[in-house]
Amino acid sequence: MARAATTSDVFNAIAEPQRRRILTVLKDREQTVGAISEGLGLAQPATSKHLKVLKEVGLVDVDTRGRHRFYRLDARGLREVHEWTGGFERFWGEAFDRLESYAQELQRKERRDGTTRDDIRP
Amino acid sequence: MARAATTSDVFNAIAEPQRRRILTVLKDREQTVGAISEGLGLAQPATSKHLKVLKEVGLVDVDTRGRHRFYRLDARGLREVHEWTGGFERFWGEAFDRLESYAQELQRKERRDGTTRDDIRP
DNA sequence: TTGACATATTCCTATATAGGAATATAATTT
DNA sequence: AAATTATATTCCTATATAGGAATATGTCAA
Repeated sequence: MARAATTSDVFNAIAEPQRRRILTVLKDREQTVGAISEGLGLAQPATSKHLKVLKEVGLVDVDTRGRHRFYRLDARGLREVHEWTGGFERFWGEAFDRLESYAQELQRKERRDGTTRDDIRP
Repeated sequence: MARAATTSDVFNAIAEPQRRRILTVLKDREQTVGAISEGLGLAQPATSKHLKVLKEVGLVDVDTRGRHRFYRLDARGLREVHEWTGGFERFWGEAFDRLESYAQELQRKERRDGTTRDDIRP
């Protein structure tokens, strides 16, 4: 049941490295499928498929002009990911690194004191 | 070849909703497998498997004490995701929304002027 | 040692999907 | 209309899992 449920949300869309590359390339300007696939060294069908996924989750828009299809970035959906990860920001700051050792020290101390009741959750 | 290559990087690890829930729960405190699985309503084997993935990408650490295994958040790996998405921040700000319509106006104008050479990339 | 408890692993199955090859579709040019 | 160009889709295959069931492993307690 590989990656069930939310099988196509933004988190999944950007889990694929090639799709991240595509989004990065689209920062500069809107691009045709051909330009993207050539620029990134991807096969055209593969590129089209990735773009389809990105479109489905709303990370890109298409603008058809003649036989070209210009894909344009719509990065608003990435905000969710940015904010979710941002919720962990305090855990990777320098301040935390210093606090961590101290906190762990405390935890070890408490445990030595026999604070088992609150330590083991279930 | 589902999700080839980087089959287990941080982006993939957090693509799974249950794993995101686990990480969120670990913000509060380190937790045993039992506490996590009970708290989130996950089966124990499923929980263990998710924790294994999170461990492999370095998002959690384990501390074995007796027959309990306390999993502890190590969110530093999320920084990469936060920064990558942060590179798109200017595309979802209010300022951008206002600029966007103007920029598109310009693009359309250029195209009308016959700027085809630089417009179509390949 | 035996039993209870906590967690990990194995086996199985269903499904998702990345990518290649071939083909379909659509618009443009000649 | 026929050929060309740009892109999408289909068909196929290999692989990656998510999750359930059963079992193995490890640790503590009696």
